[in-house]
Amino acid sequence: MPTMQDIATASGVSQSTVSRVLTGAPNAIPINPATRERILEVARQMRYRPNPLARGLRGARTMLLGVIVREITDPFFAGAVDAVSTEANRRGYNVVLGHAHSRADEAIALRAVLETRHCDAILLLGDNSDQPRFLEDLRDANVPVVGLWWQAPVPGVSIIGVDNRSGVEGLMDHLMSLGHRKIAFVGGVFLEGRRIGDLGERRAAFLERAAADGLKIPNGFVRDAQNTLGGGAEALKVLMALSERPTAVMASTDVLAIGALHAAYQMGVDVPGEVSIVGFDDLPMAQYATPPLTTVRQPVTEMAVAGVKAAIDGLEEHESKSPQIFKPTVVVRESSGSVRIEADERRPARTG
Amino acid sequence: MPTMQDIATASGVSQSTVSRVLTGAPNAIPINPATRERILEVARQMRYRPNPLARGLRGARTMLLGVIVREITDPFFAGAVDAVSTEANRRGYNVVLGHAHSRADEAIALRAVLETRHCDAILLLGDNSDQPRFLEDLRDANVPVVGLWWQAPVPGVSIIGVDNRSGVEGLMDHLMSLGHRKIAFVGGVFLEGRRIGDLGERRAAFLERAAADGLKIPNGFVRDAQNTLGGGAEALKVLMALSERPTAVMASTDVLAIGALHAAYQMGVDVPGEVSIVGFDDLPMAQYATPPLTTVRQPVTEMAVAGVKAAIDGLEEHESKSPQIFKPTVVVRESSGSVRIEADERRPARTG
DNA sequence: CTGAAAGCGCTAACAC
DNA sequence: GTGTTAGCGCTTTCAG
Repeated sequence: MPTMQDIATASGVSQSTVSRVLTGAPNAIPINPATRERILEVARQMRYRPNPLARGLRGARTMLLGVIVREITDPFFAGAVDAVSTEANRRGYNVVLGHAHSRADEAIALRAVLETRHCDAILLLGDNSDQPRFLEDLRDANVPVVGLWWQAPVPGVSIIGVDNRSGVEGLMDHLMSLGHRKIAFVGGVFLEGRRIGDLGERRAAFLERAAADGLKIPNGFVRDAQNTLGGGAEALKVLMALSERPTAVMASTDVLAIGALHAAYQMGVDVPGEVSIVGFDDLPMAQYATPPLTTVRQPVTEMAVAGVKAAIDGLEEHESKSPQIFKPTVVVRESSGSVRIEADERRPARTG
Repeated sequence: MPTMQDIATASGVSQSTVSRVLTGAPNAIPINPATRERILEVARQMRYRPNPLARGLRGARTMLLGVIVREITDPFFAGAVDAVSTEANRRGYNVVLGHAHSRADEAIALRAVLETRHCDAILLLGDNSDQPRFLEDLRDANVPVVGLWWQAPVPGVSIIGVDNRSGVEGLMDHLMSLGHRKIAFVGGVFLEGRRIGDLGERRAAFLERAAADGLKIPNGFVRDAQNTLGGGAEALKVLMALSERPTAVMASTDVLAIGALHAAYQMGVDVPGEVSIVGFDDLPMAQYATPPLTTVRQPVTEMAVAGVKAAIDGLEEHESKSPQIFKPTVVVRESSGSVRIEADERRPARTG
């Protein structure tokens, strides 16, 4: 791999001249067109590639964005990573993926940050505010830090979140307009048993709204579950085994909802005839669920764009902005229906 | 952010001593325990972090693995990225993620990622060998390149693939043992219209096996489709509209199969009563499909481990190994059944 | 055992 | 316009 010095020697100029030419326009320094052409040509022939490490050492940007995601197998975050990386690429940045593995294992998360230190900025996908040491450490990595899908404002971190409350309200409006009063909630609990982040907020919003509307929430109607298909399936089975069954189940993610849908299918429980099931996120998969899932769509792309922008802007301005909260929208499909029409024959040919 | 020099000054030793202590064990050079402790303590207090750029400049490894994934929104590859990044982390590496968006031009643009060849090695997830310029570029990347989920052996690239043929054979054995003779195939076609990679191989294997067994493949039984839920749904609709319907549909991925399942549901076509549907990959979602999907499981974790190993080994040895091909295994669930029992009432309560 | 010194490849003053 | 000269933060001889 040739260095600048190599191509300088080969074209009979000094290394700094090569640097000026190859560095591109930003220099106000004029260069003899002939020299410039010669250098460019030699560089091309020798297949010169700049060494970003050396550039970085000199204080230049590495054009690398660190993205630390709690759980990339979560389809929602897979989509988020996609959106972020697309936007980052569009802006000329590449993405270094740190993987926190959804264990609040601080050591791992920490290492992820440490080794992401040569990134120009860091994006945290999914709330990590349960990891104090992690955050503390982040703070004195003197790069901009952006929390995407965060709620809790943390000093030094630009927050971009979704209005979970509004999403839950929309879903509740929808369900109640269909006559539901016996509504259960399946929330998320992280592996260590801490309930935080978006799922916690959705759960809180549900409880508050239920209280405000005077809904009775019998014992066992609010279930913690791991945010997996299996978790959702398990929760639905338990709910359907209660002596007093809910007529609707609000799952705090589509993954949980789809798992629940599957459990209903297995148990021969008709959806939405016997129970309505709604989710949150609007994964691509949601409209291909059986039946297609009523859910809440998050503006993932817009949020990703805002996140990348915040990260890159943070490079110039040196203070983190006030939180940006995006509004989600309810998407009504077929997994929700009027309460108890009758557990009937409403099978094939629909047009979802 | 303190430098080594800072902590050297603060602990009253030379910067090189600090380096020796902080660099860790690999040095055969003994250091006075007292000095060592003092340095360590000061470093801790000043929250010292090594600068990986500077390390890298000196020729040390960056402990960064470049991963270029064809399509991260494909759940299969999301899982693959997870597996690779987990294994990489286990080995002390971090992952730089490039997303090719399954487009040739993007992949070429990702040359940028390669140019930032501060990655110690590069893993390509999903076959990109249709892009000659891309490959050419790869060749003079002076780091080991590993093709995961590749078939075509390319000089200079270590290949790790799955035995698609064996998977298709297994599926065919299964379907034929159930009495199916009218079997359709839904394959993948990439956006540029080139049919390559695993999906191409599966399609070829299907055709060969069908020919070997003297199966008649009527016009329209082999369909190209984009590898999305929608693509699978669309394909099934077309197949069910044929005057001569297949009794079984082999989809070349679970994503396609699940899309097809959804279309069947919408059209009121019973699965597996009227048509059996099988997939390939065994995504986590497959067992939660309605009905649970018969498919072929790929040893994703093992392949990821092998891929990371090949990449890291490639750092020492300087030649790429011969291809490693992993065998997948058929997983029978409920989406496949004996041919034509009768399009009947076989609805709820099953126990899948 | 520890320090001094030479760079890794590149950018950015500062000269001429 | 172009060359010279310092480093960026770190590893690594080579001398003590």
